[in-house]
Amino acid sequence: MTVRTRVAPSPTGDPHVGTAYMALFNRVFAKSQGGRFILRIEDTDQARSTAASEQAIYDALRWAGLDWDEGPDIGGDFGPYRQSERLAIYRSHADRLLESGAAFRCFCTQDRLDELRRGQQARRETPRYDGHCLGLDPDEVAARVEVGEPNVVRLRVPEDGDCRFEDGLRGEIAIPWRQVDSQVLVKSDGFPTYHLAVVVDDHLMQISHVLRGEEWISSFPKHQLLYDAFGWPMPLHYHLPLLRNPDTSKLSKRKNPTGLNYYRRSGYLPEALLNYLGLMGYSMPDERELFTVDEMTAAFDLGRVSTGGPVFDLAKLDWMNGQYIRALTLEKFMDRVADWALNRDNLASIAPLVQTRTERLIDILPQVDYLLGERTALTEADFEHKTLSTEECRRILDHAVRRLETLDHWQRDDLYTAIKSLADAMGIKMRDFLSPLFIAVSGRAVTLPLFDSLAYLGRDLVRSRLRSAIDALGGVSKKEAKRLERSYRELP
RNA sequence: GUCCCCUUCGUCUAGUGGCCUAGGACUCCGGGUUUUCAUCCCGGCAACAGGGGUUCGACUCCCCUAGGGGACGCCA
Repeated sequence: MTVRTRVAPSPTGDPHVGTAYMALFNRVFAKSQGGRFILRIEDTDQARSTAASEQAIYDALRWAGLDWDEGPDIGGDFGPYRQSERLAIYRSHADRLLESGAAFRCFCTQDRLDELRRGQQARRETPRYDGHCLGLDPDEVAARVEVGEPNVVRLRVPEDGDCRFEDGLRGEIAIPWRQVDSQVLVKSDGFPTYHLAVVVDDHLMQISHVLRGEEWISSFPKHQLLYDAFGWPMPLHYHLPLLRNPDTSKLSKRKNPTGLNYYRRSGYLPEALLNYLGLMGYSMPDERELFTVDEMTAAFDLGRVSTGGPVFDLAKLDWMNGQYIRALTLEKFMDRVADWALNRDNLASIAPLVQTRTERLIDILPQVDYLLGERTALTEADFEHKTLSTEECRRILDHAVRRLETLDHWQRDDLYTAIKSLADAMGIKMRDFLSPLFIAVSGRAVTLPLFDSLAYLGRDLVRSRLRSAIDALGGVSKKEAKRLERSYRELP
């Protein structure tokens, strides 16, 4: 049997370090077995998927050196590899499930489902579909579909007993069927949900081993039901541990930089990042800690993957990155510095901002220190302003973080529009409003244009600087956080 | 709340019943090399969550408790 593994990111937002983590293990395992590693784009969420994000995934994964054997951009024998191009496949498979009775059509409205869920939560029950449309007469269903009444396809789930299955890392797991919801398989827009698409694709693409995050354990029964309904053999599943924040919650951008582009922009070498990721939940047989992806592949042993969730520790990553940087020859080191930011492409986005503000070339570096370097540490005194109080500065920064989070496109004009509308909504003049932002981002009151700076730095770097600025201003208590949230929500 | 997963130094981990006086790495602290700093070198602090079993013998196997995490969407 040929080993085939995949990573299947969803093109929403910035490429995530967790995607690189999963890609690394899937790729290393496949290659250690002489197999193939596939990239599939799971863009079944029409509202959130974007082409820009898909492109960013390619760029980030290639930067990391995690290249794939088959994928949307390079093709392969089992395509298409973009789920939005496989709709007909899902449709026909959903029909099979409908015919066999493994699935049923549901006409329940969103309102009814919301109310149902509210009631169950009030009664402290597990929110779960109540089977309302389960017993509908086939002729009635056909008639309602015929007139175009909106509906979804749901999975039929056994009432009693347990779903038992084998996890390659954790052994046997049993989950009561009563805990499993009648999952929607096809949404009313005709797109499949993850659960249908992943099963159909993994089978059709002949995926032999599924290495995925442990967050998927609880939906495994749904997948097993689907494999059984189709009469397909199941690939072996291995649920890898989830990367954690320092407080041990699931790794999240609120508490840690999670965007691959943050690490790229900050000057982490991809081989160091990958090496560090390879230490998360895994150790080499000889316990060495510094190794390349090829070395990891040569010695890879699934049995050495551990199940406890590892904390993503920036201090150790920094140390490791330093090891890699110092191991470079001077020639290679200079190349890396140039590739990182001092190349023509990158300079092209900075130079226009600097040229008009320069009389002597020696004036350049001090102006771009916060773009090419870490922003200086701040204190409350740095924010002193003739009209804004400390509280107002905090509120501005807090609301700016929230507003920026909603932005789809991280580009200068969009950034401007978002911030302008926020300032207007808060009734603060742009001139005043921008002051704390300048300081938070650059460490100074007078700098290169703000929105170009934001665009250049990227989401994660901006988010972390804004947050640390809020901390420098005394931080926010739980109580104040609530007040700020309300204040933001109630903006016009 | 229900279900599931997890549990060795602060963090990443080694350990697959005797090799454990529990090893390594990061961080931190000391010392050395260095005109400063960094690198580098040497040394130090620091853990088997708790309680029951099983066994001649448990970090290792089983059970319970506690703690942590995840899932509970027409998101993935």
